Amino acid sequence: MSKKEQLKPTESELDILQILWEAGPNTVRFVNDKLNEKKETGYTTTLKLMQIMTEKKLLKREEDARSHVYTAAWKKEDSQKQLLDRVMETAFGGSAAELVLHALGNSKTTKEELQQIKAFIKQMEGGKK
Amino acid sequence: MSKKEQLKPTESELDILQILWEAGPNTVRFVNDKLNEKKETGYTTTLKLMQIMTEKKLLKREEDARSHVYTAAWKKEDSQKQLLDRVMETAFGGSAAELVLHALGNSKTTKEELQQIKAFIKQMEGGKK
DNA sequence: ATTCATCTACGAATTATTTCGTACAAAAAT
DNA sequence: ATTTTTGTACGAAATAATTCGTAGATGAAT
Repeated sequence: MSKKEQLKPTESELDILQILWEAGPNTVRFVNDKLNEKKETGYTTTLKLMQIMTEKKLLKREEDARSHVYTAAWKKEDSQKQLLDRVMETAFGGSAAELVLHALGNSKTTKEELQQIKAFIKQMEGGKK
Repeated sequence: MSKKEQLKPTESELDILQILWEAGPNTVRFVNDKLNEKKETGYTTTLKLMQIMTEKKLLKREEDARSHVYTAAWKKEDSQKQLLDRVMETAFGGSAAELVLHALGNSKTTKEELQQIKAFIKQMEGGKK
């Protein structure tokens, strides 16, 4: 099975991944509490989801302690890339530039961030010469 | 119902929207043929999907002729924004800048496109002063 | 030692999404 | 005029995703 196949989290799965990326390895209890800050979710619902994600290899699980500790199996960056590629394909006809313009246009970006982006572009251009 | 609610196409629905954005108003036959270039899909499957999308107000339908003509109900730009926001939220913690850096980093972008992006940023900065 | 809280496992109900068969109307081809 | 092709409508099966209840184990608190 290719990497791409494995990295296809559903919406709810993404919510969980986000929490684990942010907070690092954690228990179902922790994740469920976090989820509940946004939206009421039963404990066993979260548990089941995380069990399924473990089967799908989206998460890894440490079963040593009574309460298992889960870790996102893929680096945040890989999943971000996956998701971004998906949108780029389905919504922007594969054009990164178009996507970038929209992203910048749609959101309030700080001066510092713009600076950062310019620096990055400069660096890319440098590498091209 | 808010705009946001209405603009939540599923994966398959997105495939159809893309075709209609690209080719403009068209029939089920046309869309189905296009879909089949990528992936075998039964005619009635596509028909049904497009009927559902019409109910959901994702598409508009002209019933004058025997063979109905469908149009994407939302501008491509609106849906792009929606999708982009979704990824920005779920995968990039709401940061457009981070998303942009990843998008640029992950893909081969031409000199011209980089130029275009720089121009756009310059323009944004101008507006801010 | 008994009770209470907390955990996993797991089946199953619910809901959403996708796929397709069948019925029937209208137009085109023979 | 019949047959064939092409279209819509719609129910329902198949599949995927989400939610939750119940059972049983283990540790903590009384």
